[in-house]
Order: sequence, then C-alpha cells, then structure tokens
Amino acid sequence: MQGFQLSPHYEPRDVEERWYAFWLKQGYFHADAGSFRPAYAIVIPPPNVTGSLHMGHALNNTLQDILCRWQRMRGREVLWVPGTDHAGIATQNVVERQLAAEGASRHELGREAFVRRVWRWREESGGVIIQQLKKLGASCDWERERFTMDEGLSRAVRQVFVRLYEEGLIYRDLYIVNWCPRCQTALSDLEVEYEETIGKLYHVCYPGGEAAQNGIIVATTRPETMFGDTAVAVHPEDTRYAGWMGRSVHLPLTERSIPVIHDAYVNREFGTGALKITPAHDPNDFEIGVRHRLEQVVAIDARGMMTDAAGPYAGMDRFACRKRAVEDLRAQGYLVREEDYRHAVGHCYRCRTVVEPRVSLQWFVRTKGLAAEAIKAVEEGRIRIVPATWAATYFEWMRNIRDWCISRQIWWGHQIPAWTCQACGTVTVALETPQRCACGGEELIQDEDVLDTWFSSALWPFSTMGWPEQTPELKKFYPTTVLVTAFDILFFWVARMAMMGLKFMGDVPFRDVYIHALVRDLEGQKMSKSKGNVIDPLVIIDKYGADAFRFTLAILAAQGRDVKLSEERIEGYRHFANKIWNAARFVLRAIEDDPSGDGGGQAVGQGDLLTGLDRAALEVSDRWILSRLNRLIGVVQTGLEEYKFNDAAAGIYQFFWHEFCDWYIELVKPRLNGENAAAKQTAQAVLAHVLETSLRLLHPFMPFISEELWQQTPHTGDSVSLAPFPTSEERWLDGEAEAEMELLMGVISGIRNVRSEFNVKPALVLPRVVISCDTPGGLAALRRAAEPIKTLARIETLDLGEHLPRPGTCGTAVVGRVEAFVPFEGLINIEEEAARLQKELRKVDQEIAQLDRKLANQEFISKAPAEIIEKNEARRDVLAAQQTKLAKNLAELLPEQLSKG
RNA sequence: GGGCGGGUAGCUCAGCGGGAGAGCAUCGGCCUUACAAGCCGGGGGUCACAGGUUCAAACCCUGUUCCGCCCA
Repeated sequence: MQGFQLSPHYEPRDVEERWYAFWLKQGYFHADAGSFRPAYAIVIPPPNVTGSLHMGHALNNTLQDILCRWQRMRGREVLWVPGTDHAGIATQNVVERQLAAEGASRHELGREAFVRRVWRWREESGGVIIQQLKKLGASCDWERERFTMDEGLSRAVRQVFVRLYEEGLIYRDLYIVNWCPRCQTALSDLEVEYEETIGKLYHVCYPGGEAAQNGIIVATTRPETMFGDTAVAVHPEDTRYAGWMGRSVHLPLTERSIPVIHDAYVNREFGTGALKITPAHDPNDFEIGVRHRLEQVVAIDARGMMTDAAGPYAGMDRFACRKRAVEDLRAQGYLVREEDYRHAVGHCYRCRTVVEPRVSLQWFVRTKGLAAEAIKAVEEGRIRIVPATWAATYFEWMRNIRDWCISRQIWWGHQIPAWTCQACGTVTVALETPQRCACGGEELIQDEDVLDTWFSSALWPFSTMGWPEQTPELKKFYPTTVLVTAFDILFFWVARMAMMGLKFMGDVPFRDVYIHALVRDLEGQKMSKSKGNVIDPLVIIDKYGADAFRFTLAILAAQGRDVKLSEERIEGYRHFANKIWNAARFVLRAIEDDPSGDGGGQAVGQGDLLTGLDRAALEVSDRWILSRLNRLIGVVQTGLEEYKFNDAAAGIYQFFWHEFCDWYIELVKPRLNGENAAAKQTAQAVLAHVLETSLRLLHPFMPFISEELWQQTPHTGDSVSLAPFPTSEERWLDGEAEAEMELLMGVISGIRNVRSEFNVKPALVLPRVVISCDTPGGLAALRRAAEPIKTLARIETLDLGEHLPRPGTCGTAVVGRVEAFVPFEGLINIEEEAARLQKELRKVDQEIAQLDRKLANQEFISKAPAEIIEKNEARRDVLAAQQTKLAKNLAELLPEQLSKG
C-alpha cells in the first residue's frame, strides 16, 4: 500500500482484527519450553469464569501485555499463561439463578446432575472474558489456556491437599466460622466484607437470681443471639461487679439462668462493662467459651432461622426475631435503653447477605509455618514487591494470619479427597478414591464439601505448568518473572501463592510482584458489578480503538495511586493514535520519492536506515531529533524496567507529538521540497529511521497501529512484535545540537508570539525580519538555521547580525540574548506593544530580583553545590541581557509613541 | 481503635529537595498541500492549613484539618 492512499483518519476496527489474526497464525505468542532464549514468564491472574472484562481486568492485562511484548522484542522466550478460575460460589450462584428461573433447584436436580449442568454452562457461556482479552490485544499463549477445574489442575489440588494433610498442615475441626445463610456455606475471613452500618445498641437487664430488682445490664447489637447466651462476663478487676462472681443471672424471655464469669477480654469502657457470651454465634465469645468450658447453644440455624433454643421464637428469621425480642423485652421492662450505634457488619462478598458466625465442622490449613517462609522470602528479597510500600501491608497480614478455612458447603469445586468409613468412622485422605478402610469397611463416603476456589488459585503458577509432573515448562519458566495484580487480592491470592509455591516447588512463584492501582469510577468508588458502576471496556474499545484505550491505561498507571478513568481522557489518546497515523502518512509519502534517480524505487531501503549516512551531512535538526530519540529510548527502557508505565508512555507521547511532529517534520519540509538531492536523502533517512524506531518503542503500548504502520515503513523482519526493541546509543546523544535547537525554537516561538499578538494572519508572509544576536556562537547557529526560521515563522527575508539597530516601528521578541525585530508598517499599535514589553519586563525583573537575593546570600554561595550556583548565575546573566534589551526597546518605542501622539 | 494513601490549574492527575507540569476544558487567530480527531498563540496555581529542618521545601519532619481505602 502506498502512503498517500492511507485515509486521513485512523480506523482501528479492521486493523485490529487483521493483525491479531496474523499474530495468532504466525504463532508469535506461543512459548517454546525448549528454547535457549532467556525465559520471561507471567501467569495471568485468572479471572472468574463467570466474569466479563471490566476495567480492572483491562488495566491488569494491558500492563502484562506491555511487559510481554516488550520482553518478546528484547529476545526473551515469553510465556504468558492465560486462563480462568472456577469461582465456586459465584458460578454456583449463576447456575442456581438459572434453575430458579426454571422453577427448579439444585437439590431437586441432585449433586451430579447439578455439576454436569454447571459444566454445560461453562462450555456455553463461560470464558467470554477470554475472547474479550483478545480484543484488548493480549498476547497470551492461548495454546496453554488453563482452567482451575481442568483434569491436570485438579490433580495438583488433590496432591497438595493430601500432602498438607499428611504433614498435619490440614486439619478438620469444629470451629466458629463465617457463614453465609444464603449461599449456605462457610467463608474464609477474607471473604467477609465489612460495611459501616447504623444499628442500635440495646441495653438489656439480666436480673440477678435472688434479688430480683438487681441485675446486670449488658449491651448488645444483636439481641436475637441472647437465646444462645451461656454466660455473662465481666472484667475480673471491675469493682462494679465485685460481688457477682459465682452467681448467676436470669436470661430474660427464657426459663434459663446463666453464670457470671470473669474474663480479662472484657472491655470495661464499652457499654456497661458486662458482656453477654454467645459461644456459638460470636468468634470472640467462642474463644471465651472455650476458656471457660461453656456450653455452645445454637440459637440460629444454617438458614438464619431461630432454632428450638429460642423457644417461642423458633422458626423465625433472625432479623424478625430481633425485632420481636426487642418489643417483648421492652414490654416486660428488661430493655433499659437503646441508642444509635455505628458499627461494621460483615457481609458475604458474593451475595451481600449479612454473615452469621456459626460453629461447624470445617477443614483448615495451618498457616503459621507456611506464612513464616513466605515472610522470609520477601524479607530476603527473593520476592520483590513493587511499589515497596505494599510490603508493609503484606507483612502485617502475614504476621497476624489465622488458620485458613478451606471447606465450602457447595457443590461446584474440587471435592475434598477425604472419605469417612461408615463402619469405624475413620477418615481416609487419599489421592485416589479408596476402595476400603483400614478396618476392612467397604462403605466409604466422601466428604461433601468442596475446597475454597483460592485453594486451587494458590497453585496456579505451577499447576498451570503441569505440576505435579516434572515438565519442561516448569523447568524453563518457574519461578515466573513477575506477577501483575491489584492490591485487593494481595492476601487472597498473592500471599497464598507465595506460601504454596515455597512449600511445593521449594522456590518462590515469582520474582517480582507488581501491584497496580484499582480503576475507580468518578466518585472514587471501586467499580464492581454489584454496585452497577461499571464502564464496559469493550464499548470503549469499539468506540476509540484498543490502542487508544491501552495507552490511556498505561499513562494513568502511576504507582501508588488509583486510576479514575474518564472517557475524555481516552478520547485524547485516540487523537494521539490519529496523530501517529498522519505523521506516518507524511513520512511514507516523503520517502517514496528517490532523488538519486538511480531507479532503486524507494529512496530509503530496508535495514538500518542510518547505515551509510554521512554523519557530517546531518543538519542540526537531524542531530537534535536523533539525540532526543535516543534519550527517549532511555526513558522508555527505564520506565518499563521500573514498572513506571506512565513515565514510559508520557515520554513517547511528548517526543512523538511535540518534538517529532511539531518541530522536526516541519523543519525538514524545506529540504524535502528543495533541489539539494543529498540533503533530501539525508532528511528521508532520518525521517524513516525516527518513525520506524518510534513504532518499535510504541508497539508494547499500541500494538495494532504500530504493526499496521511498521509494515509499511522500511524495516527488516516479519512483524514489529518480533523486531528488536530499540536500545539507546550514546553516539547519538548530542547536547550541542539540543542547545542550538532550544535557541532556534525559542526565536521562532518569539516571532510567532509577536505575530499573534498583533493579529498578523498566518497566511501573511512577513517581508523582512531583523534578528540581532550578541554572541558569535548564537549568531552562527542562527545563520545555519536561517531557512527553517524563515519557513516556520513565515518570513520572506531575514537580516541577521551582531548588535543590529532597531529598524523603526516594530514589534520585538526578546529571547535571551537574541532580539527579533518584526516591522509592521501601519499594523502596529504602539501602546499595545509597549504594554506587552512592560509586562514581560516585569516578569524578568521579578525573576532577577529573586536570583539576586539568592546569589547575594553568603550561605548559599558557601553551601550550595558549585553546579547549582553556576546554573543560577548563568540564568541570571541571560535574564539580565533580556532585561537590558527589553528596557532599551521600550525606551525606543516611547519617542515613536510621542511622534504619533 | 490501628494502619496505609491522598488533598498541586476549572476537571482528571504527573512531579516528591535546587527554574510549578500534562491531558481535557477555556480564550484569541488559522481549512498553512500529514493530520480541524489538526496548527499557531494566550490566560489560568500563596502546590489543604500551621509550625520546623535546610543555603534552598510542592517535595523532608511535626501538628491540624478534610477525603479515600484496608484491618480490628
């Protein structure tokens, strides 16, 4: 395709589809475990199989893709493992809702049929998100896609369970756990989300046995649990209750009496200093109950209904019961007081139901020892958490870790490999279904519970690579290089992977953990389906293109801060994509024409575009752009190495738009249109080189447009996604050229400013401008740049010299030691010009005063580094020169003003 | 109650010891043959507040205040 045939607007849709298909067909994303290249591996944080792509995924996977594409270009053997997790509770809920809509339930269906049904759902509707990742451009190794319920991964889960059990690190116990009465399952501590709620604190009198008038007043937010009370506790040193020890109180609304006990856990400041103890329905009370060997009275059942223990309230819903109990307590005079009370109430993270602590038989992982290893790995730097501030959070949690409840009373998931013998009651834990018990009993029933989804996710970095088999993948790619994730699953997932990796692979699962921000909505709320504040990334991609979207995410991904995404911002970067598109159109057309006339077709061939270029033939602008380009390469390199995606992206944006397009392209136009064949060829080579290099730099961020344009730009290789990532070359860094361009750009901007201030139409070419410069070096530089100045400031003739006089009525631009006089016969309003100069003079005066104060300060002179002092002095000199010139011009304006007046 | 992060231009945010920045918005002028999804030029900020350290503080320390998040 020829450059000039490209449309003036970039149309992402077709381009994206075409190149993604091409990459897949070429197998570029497939990792070879037998490769001799250095490995670079990432495992995707597996999204829920029920999920669809949301902003968090988009950010997470964009960053991973940037890293993978970058490393692939750097010659690494890149493995990016994709996949999904089976999301036990969430998935079960989805299918249960379907059944409910059909008027059925999983219980009617039975376990086996239900699980079959879930699998069918997964085949049909699950994993939509995988297709969506492709739209984003994710360069995952799709041949290695995994699912946590896959045969292989399930084997890994069993293996781990059995080994942990055999080592005593998994145990079963009757313990108080978080229970969701709606999902009908236990939850781990992490799966409970606390919400600030305004409730009531009820003060209830539990009358003392004999002296019916007296009693102990307890404060509670949950009066319905009183039917499970088995004691009232007070602090041993609390003098208010000194006489109560060993006595008992009557439990209102019941026929029971309960003892008063001493326990130092009780907070004397809270409420009345007396605490009702409900061991079966409160975790703290449970502990106290164990200490004092209290009975556990279950007052609320698995569905959140009151049990027989609640007497006449039996069968009521727990919240209805609360209401009724309060009414009855009030009626019978036991309710002393009630007040509004703010407290945090735990909710199920899947269905938002208020969690009910409940005593039940569950499986736990003993975490202390595992956590100790995982802590050590971070302390010793074998795992590096970036940004480092998250390490503190990690340590805090890991050091206070509690045993992990891993059993769930649902059907969808890895069923626990434990069988109970019906004959002798012995529990057998085994890899394969046992045929008989050690006692000879043949009736073995498998535990009905399944494992927490995070149990299988914790194995992800090695289970996806074929563990427990010793596979070439594990050998080549474990430990993985980096894990990219948001902080909200630091505990759920990252910490647990660290524990399991160290335990079963004997090595960390990843070297780096890069923790990125959460994407929030405009109010700073976390985007989530349940809140309904989700912006659909696919709609965004469709509207603005994947590249613009990715670039936006990358440039907003500053460390340690959340991303508040606005659509306007994305629109801005779509404009950037378009800018790139048009710059490429320009360059491609500019290099078609071969001025050498040797019939070689394109002036610029394949390969290194700068090879064979006579360095002496380069103009200042060429040296400048090549210098800037090589500095940019350094910035991008550092940015990516340090996970500072925003720095890298912003650097590319600034360079490409404001240096390459705004200045360089404009500067080379005269050469392209001129008669000098050699100069033209040089310009063509530099243009092509800068474009081609920029596209390679851009590729990790904007894979589609970069591929589309790179294919049309002179290059070597089949795809930009395998082209070598640019490396910064010292020899092109050129401070001299950069300084000279600074001067040149300053002068041009100055003249443009004057033009603009006096409303000179851009179309009008100024017949003559006089530029006066005090320094020989500066003058020489300006002489060299005479042509570009004339073009960019639109001037017919330029008079250049040292100490040139002001040529009558004119506007003046003072840029450091340079004055540009812009004569405007008849156009100029002297008063306006005087006002303008005065304003500038004031600014300069102010700045000089500031610098003078600093430079007059003896302490500054003696203590500041020489380099800083020099910088300030040099700056003062330039400003002083500018001040003199401004004042002089102002003075010369005055008589003109008078003569006109 | 404990911990973490943050208050910088109208909005969204970079910068985190030596001349206050970006994108969008805004104002003025332009269809200048790559791009009006564009070009040129301009305006706009006691960097939350109060102390302190330093020759030098948006940046470091202390306190106050407001906001967000995590944990109990």
